[in-house]
Amino acid sequence: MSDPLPPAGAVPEDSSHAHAAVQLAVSTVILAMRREEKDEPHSLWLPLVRRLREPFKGMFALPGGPLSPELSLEMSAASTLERATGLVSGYLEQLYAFGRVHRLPGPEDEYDEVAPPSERVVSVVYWASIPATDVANTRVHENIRWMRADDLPRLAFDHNEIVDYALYRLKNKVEYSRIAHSFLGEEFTLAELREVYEAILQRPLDPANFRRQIAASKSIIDTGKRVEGTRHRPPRLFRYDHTQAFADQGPLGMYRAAAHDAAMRHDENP
Amino acid sequence: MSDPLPPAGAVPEDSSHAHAAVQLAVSTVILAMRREEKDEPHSLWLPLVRRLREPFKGMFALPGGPLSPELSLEMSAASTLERATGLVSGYLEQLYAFGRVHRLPGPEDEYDEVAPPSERVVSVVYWASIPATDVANTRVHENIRWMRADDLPRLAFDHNEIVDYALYRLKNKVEYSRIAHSFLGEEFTLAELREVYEAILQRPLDPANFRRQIAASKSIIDTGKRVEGTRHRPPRLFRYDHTQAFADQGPLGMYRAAAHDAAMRHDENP
DNA sequence: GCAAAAGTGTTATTCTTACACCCATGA
DNA sequence: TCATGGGTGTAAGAATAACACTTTTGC
Repeated sequence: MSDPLPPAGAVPEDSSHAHAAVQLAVSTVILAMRREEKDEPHSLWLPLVRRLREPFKGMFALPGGPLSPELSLEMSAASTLERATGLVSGYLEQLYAFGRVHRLPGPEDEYDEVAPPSERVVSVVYWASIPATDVANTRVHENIRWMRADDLPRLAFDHNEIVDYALYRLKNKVEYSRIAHSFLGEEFTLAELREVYEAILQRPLDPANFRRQIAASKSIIDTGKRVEGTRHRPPRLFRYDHTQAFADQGPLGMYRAAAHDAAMRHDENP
Repeated sequence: MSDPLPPAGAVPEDSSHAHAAVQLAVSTVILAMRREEKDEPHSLWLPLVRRLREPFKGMFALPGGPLSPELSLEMSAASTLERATGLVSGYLEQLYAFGRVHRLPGPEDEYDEVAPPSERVVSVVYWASIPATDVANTRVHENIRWMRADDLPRLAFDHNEIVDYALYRLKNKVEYSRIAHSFLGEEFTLAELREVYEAILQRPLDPANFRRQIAASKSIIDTGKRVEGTRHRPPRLFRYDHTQAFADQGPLGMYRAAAHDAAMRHDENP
């Protein structure tokens, strides 16, 4: 611990009388299952926005912007989601608040000239998923480009690390939660659900064991319908069981209620 | 999604040109193993600070304060930890960023008069643990009081919910990480380590199975020493194996490096 | 010796994993 | 009929959990 501490004897408390020298921004890692070719497996993609200003002008960055005083953090992220995709549905969850004094990628001195240290920005980053059924309806804009999450170019600021962290968190979360369903539409086959797991975990799963594990979790319901027209046995269609509890954010549900009602279709909180 | 969205057609990007209308604060949930009576089991306690100003004047709140522009979020939390306890060691990790427009406990209208909605504060909350060997050396101050985490009075703002969430996160984390060691000193017995687990998980653990599970994880090393003077068989003293990797924050280690070097003794990151 | 906690052994149960094999459809 | 993925069976191995039992100290 070095210098900038208050005089000894001072007691810290949650004073609200700060001089606002730090900017607050909200960005969102928006993930969706996509593929380029018809017979290629799906993988995770995300929309990025080309920067029109310095620093990092011309490079791609996560969609986001400054926090409006009248919006909650989550509402702000939902609003970014809507602006970047045109969609109002999807799962949304806080990822992390990034707030180093200089938030730049790689060795810092390499960038000291392009980003003036005077601008201090703390970014609260969310991550979102959008259902595969909505992917085709996403907004098209010349400054928005969808890219594969596992094959990104160098992004502005520290956004590469942020995406990596989002993918890491998702990888963990898919193991103990039902988050994978949020990447699919209302009805889906087990093979589609497994493809989501495989794209997130980046490894193949045994179809037989996967089926039994999902069945044991009781998270899905057989609709009785089947998909026909495949060149093999027609797979059953399932839907997510919304009545089942979902181990997720714990006692934090209340903080998500507002944006939930407005923007969530796949409510997965207790 | 309702009204306060920018005009359609606007593309979101990570602009740093916000008008700073939102205050940024950092608070810390500081947890330690304590007990009141000598033969009572340990439980989780935390230091709280009595508020000297409105709103919630006289009530207790989490230690914290506004973010200084020259401090990272984690440095700010470490500084709070130092001011509230007098200690510079301990584990420190970001918990969540709370930023509803009105952050008040319970039904909001009950409080609309005491906390003017004009003041918008976003709090980035950290949680910390301090080793049991340092607990006796914590700072004493008339406005700081340690309380049992599972038996708190009504705190200022939404700080009860924040503490509950910290305890929930800790409960999860103790199962898959080695975080429990951060509540103990350099050397400890298996019974002491088990007491940490039991205090966090709020349930008794089988000593025999606990011993084998910890042994299987290879996270501890037998020092060869024993504790004598007990009225039973002298238990072995172990120490934490710092060379073992620790599944923790994933690719986020880099963001913790700075405060780490300054304030961390129990480095548990990859 | 006795109480108390340290520490070991044993067994039943459940979960995980690998893989063999049958089923139902379109071409 | 054959290729293809849907779907079921089975058995080995690992992790979990419950609890009996032995060990070593202080009193």
